[in-house]
Amino acid sequence: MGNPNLTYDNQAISVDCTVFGFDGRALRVLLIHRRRMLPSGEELSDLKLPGSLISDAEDLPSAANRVTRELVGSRSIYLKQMEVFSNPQRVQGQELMWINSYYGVALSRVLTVAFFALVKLDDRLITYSRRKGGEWVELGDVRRLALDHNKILVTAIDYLISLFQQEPVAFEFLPRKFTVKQLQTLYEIVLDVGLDNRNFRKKILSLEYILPAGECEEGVAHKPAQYYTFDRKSYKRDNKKIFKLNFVYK
Amino acid sequence: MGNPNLTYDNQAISVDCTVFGFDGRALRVLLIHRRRMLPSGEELSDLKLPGSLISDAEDLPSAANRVTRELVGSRSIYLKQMEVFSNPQRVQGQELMWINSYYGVALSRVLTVAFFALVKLDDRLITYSRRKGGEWVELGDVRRLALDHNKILVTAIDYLISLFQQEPVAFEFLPRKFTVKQLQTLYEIVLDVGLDNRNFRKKILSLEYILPAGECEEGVAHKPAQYYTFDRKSYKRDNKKIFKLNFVYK
DNA sequence: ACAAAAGTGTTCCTCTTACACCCATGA
DNA sequence: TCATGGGTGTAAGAGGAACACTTTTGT
Repeated sequence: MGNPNLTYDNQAISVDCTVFGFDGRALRVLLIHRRRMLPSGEELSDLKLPGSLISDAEDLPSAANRVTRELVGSRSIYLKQMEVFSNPQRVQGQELMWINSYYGVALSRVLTVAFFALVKLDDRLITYSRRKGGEWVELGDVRRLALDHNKILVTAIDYLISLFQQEPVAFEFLPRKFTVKQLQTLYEIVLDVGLDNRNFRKKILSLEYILPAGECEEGVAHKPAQYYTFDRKSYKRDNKKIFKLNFVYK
Repeated sequence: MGNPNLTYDNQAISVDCTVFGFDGRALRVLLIHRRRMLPSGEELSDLKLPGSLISDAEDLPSAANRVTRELVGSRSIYLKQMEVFSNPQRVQGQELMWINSYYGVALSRVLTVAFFALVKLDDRLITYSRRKGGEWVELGDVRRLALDHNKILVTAIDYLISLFQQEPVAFEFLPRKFTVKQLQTLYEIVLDVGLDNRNFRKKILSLEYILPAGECEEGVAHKPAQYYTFDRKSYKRDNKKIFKLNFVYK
């Protein structure tokens, strides 16, 4: 018999998705407006990460996918689970009341599983998301978010930075054809460093999974850059090959 | 208002902990016996990972800690959250009935958050765990486990291997004072590779956070080995310093 | 012709890898 | 004295870091 001192009532699980995009100059995150009535009758509007309670029939990746697709449409999405935020007090008072009334439930506690997503951001997507109630906000412009979503966002940013150093996810942000310079700028912004362009080119062009697209920029007032593509097929992470004691640094 | 087609009933969250130890020769995982009555009256006993539903008042790390401490006592534990197993069908039929009767609840679904833990295994701990109903089973001897615990175990093994390549967690397995050979054997077993002892020593001894303990083995029938210690203080993961485009290999 | 960004090579240094023998101890 | 595992050095190669100028295009 389980420990009789513990009770297991009224818990629910939600997903909250931090969706990142890159507009060529800065990282942006997808937020939605939340409107709610205070008991005083005053109406408040603030921003939150897209999220939802999970329903009985779906698993977490499906829920995260559903939530993200609603604002992003049928584009390809890179989606990963991060950590679970499970502090029993993470949602309470006004915030808990809002959830209960929004979903028509009577919960005393909500755990949330934070998801992390990357999409290719362009003007069409910005328009599409806005029509669905979403805003693509530059990371530097994000202010106070609803619930504990600032905390989730910070976790996601850390996750993004560490992912960039481990796997070639940069291509999830860029159009199919991209220039070396675009890629370099992206790394510089995400990792907050400056990179030597000669060394960067040398490294990038030595990778067997980055292929010349055989096309160039057109109509630019300078030497036109070549386009490259990322060949996912030839990027197969072979774990034996990667064996290095990487934690060992001078 | 939330989507009225979705329902949110009877969900609960559990934690399941994969606790690893190293006995000097092989990796072992901590399992517990589960006894249950079939409707036929037959009594079955099988093995499972230690786990528990989480109670209303605790967060996930506390629950995982509680579950692990029950079998391991007050030793230091390295504990991390892995992924959530959320397939709505992951527990059903007999297995779901067992959970409902064990905890005295009426759930239609249980999600589980898998945790990963490392402890320093020694004979005292083996005895302690056994008194509490736990068994330290060699990885190679693990057979069919209850619920979806084989799947969780496989995930944990993958996680262990990748963690070993990224962070110096090996010391969580070893006694405070250890020899270079012990460390090398551990890496060879976890990563399933052979390592050249000269190169390994050179690398390990060049690390500023591995310090000679100033003591040697005693009573061994060969040249006695020196002991070293891991200095957690001087291991400070400085992310700026680690900046390498590590995904770029070959 | 000029502004603007693309593209290009070399040197130095560090880290990784491959490889074979002597040493200290207890039995 | 022998069996056992501990401990040691060097050379060649690969990858990373630092560094400045020429090229191509549109205006």
